[in-house]
Amino acid sequence: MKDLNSEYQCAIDLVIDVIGGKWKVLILWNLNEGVKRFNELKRSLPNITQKMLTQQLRELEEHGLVSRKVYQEVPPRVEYSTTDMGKKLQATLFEMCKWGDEYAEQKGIAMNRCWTSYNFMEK
Amino acid sequence: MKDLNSEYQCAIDLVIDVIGGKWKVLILWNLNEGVKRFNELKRSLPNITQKMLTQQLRELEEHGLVSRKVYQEVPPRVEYSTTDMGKKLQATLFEMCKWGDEYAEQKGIAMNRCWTSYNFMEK
DNA sequence: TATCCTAGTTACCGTTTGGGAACCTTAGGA
DNA sequence: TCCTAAGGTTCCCAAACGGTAACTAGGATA
Repeated sequence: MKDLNSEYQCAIDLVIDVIGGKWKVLILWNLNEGVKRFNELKRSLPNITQKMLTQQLRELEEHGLVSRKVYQEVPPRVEYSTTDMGKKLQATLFEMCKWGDEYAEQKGIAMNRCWTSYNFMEK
Repeated sequence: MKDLNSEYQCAIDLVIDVIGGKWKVLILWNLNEGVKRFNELKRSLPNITQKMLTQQLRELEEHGLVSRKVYQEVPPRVEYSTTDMGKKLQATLFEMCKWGDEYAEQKGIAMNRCWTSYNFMEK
């Protein structure tokens, strides 16, 4: 698990540590739609494994970007949502997505249109 | 080397492939200052190894974000700069950096102020 | 009694990523 | 004759990352 204790040269450095990897920004992007349960999130992220989803959610929680609410029920119910700090990443993710779309178009890369926040953010 | 041939679910997915990893955004962020030679870049990126810098630059070049100009001289001179597509990433990197600064402040994480484009972009 | 449900955990294992160190090239200078 | 400079390449190794499959809890349902 990333520790964030090291000295960063630059904020960009830090951002890479916090949201780097294959899944984190995808998870956050999904959560920007609103509160989601574990399996709901899992369905939204094609190919993610249970293990990876749990692991990444734990790290996001530990770094204060996602919050986790457990209901004492059986079968279990756990809801995930973004924290304020997590929500503030929206602007970044939005810019990423815009650039990605433009890049894909220029390169002729096929893509299913974004399945999430993009449209509503475009507004 | 990343191939970008797979089917992406979303632009975010694609962006992660293109600028993911430990060094790429750092390199791009540095190049936003302007044209730089290999060793100049190397000095700007504390701890990067020659191998990683070359490798990452090659991938950025292949993906059309960076262009490489070789002068036929001895000792060699090679200049790197961002392409138009690379320059368009500035907005994204800027958002990243802003968020990173805010996050660092909230978490009390020590950091040397950004050594690059940040200030001039803030303008 | 057996099975299903959700949200996990655990052990194991292969791939990828990143790093260190040595080597290469070729002209000019000491 | 040897060294230096700049921009690499190559080989080898370790750690991180990510995936598979099996197992868990405990109440509800058939």
